[in-house]
Amino acid sequence: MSERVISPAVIKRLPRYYRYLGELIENEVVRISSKELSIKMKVTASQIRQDLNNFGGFGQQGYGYNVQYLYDEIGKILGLDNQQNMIIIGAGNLGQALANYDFSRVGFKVIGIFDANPRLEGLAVRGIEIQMVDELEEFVKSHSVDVATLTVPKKNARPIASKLEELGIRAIWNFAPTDLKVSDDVCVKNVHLDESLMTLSYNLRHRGNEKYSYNSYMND
Amino acid sequence: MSERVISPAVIKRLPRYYRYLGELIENEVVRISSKELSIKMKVTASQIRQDLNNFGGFGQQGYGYNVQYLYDEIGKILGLDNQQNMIIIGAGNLGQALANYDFSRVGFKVIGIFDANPRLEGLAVRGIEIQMVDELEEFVKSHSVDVATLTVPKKNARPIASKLEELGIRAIWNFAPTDLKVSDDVCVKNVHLDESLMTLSYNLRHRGNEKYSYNSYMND
DNA sequence: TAGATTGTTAATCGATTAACAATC
DNA sequence: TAGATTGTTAATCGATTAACAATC
Repeated sequence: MSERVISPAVIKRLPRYYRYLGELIENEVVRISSKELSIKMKVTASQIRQDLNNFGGFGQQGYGYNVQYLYDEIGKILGLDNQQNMIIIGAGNLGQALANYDFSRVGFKVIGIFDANPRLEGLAVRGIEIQMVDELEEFVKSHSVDVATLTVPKKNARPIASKLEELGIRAIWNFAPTDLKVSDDVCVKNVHLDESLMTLSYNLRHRGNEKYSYNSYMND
Repeated sequence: MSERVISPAVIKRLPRYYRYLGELIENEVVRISSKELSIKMKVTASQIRQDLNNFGGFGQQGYGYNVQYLYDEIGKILGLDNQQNMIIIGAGNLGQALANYDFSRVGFKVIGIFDANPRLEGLAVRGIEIQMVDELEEFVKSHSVDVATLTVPKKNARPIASKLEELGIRAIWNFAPTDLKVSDDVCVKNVHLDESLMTLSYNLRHRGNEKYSYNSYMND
């Protein structure tokens, strides 16, 4: 029951391993060594082996790793193996864009979209009708909602996050440019696009002075 | 000319400082100590002082920091003080959503949107007509383009990135779920939404076993 | 068996935190 | 001046890399 605590640095590298392994499968590669993978991914072989060994031994000495097996195992670790239901709060441009996005290969399904603007009521995105936020409570109580995606204006983000917490939602994917104030029981993953753009701006201005490659992986 | 190299860990915290300082200004706070700010932001005062001192001494002993001054200085460090021009390649849902986003307070202006789909030709987003990708070369040559935002399908991302590099574009904000292959002269900032969602999924599955708070800041 | 490559321990490196003298 | 708080150095902590024995 009490699993070992894995550092966030390791967790955030897993999706990238998963992606590269997926591409290897597409190219019908059956096995790969940490050394070969490290060259493709531009990381060290040591790091790959260390990362994986946090979760168990997936390889075989003298052989390397079976690509399909490793891919499946990482998928399980990330919890992609059974579907999770998502609702989107905020049906503006970004909310609608995300509703149209295909997250099924990450194991997520959008089951509801909400907004406060009555002009959007009834409008359908990918076959899902936009509902008014006052229907949120009823909806959450009658459906299994695993994750709420927040694409509302900054000023509405915190009140809605509190409401979601109250309704028992335990994971929020937050696109509002603010830090939410919720209890530690609620997982929050922030996607701050403006901050991402600011770091790009920094690199642009200080080009040539960077220690590391400009190519910044993940959301860092 | 040769500035000191600043670690990426520091750079990625700057936008968050900037945001908190902006909110303090809104609340008419004139001065703040590293200690007070550290409590608000849930980081250590030491870290704040260390981070800032990479760029110079912005505070005053016994007083703390002048909020407006520090805000402006961080803005300059991030390069937000004069406007940069952005084009968006890929006018799908996400591309259009980003075109509608107001990045002016981050110092960016969208001056062009491109797509390969002829059905989108001439359609305007925020007053900017969508152009066909074959007009890209002409446009880049006759305009000053600082950053290209890539919101194209995965399979098109790499060829277009190469094309952009060829045209002399030196910064790419990449939303396609792939790593681009460009020379080190090109700054690439990746926003991999699916990977972000995967790490949220991980936290959701392993809740209660995390060492750190669920509330993951930045894009990490 | 010999060669290859993992799993894992030890060494290194970098980032964060603590401490405190400098100074407003 | 006395109190507060910075700037900065030193100590700690964690993450990455190197090395190698185990083993397929």
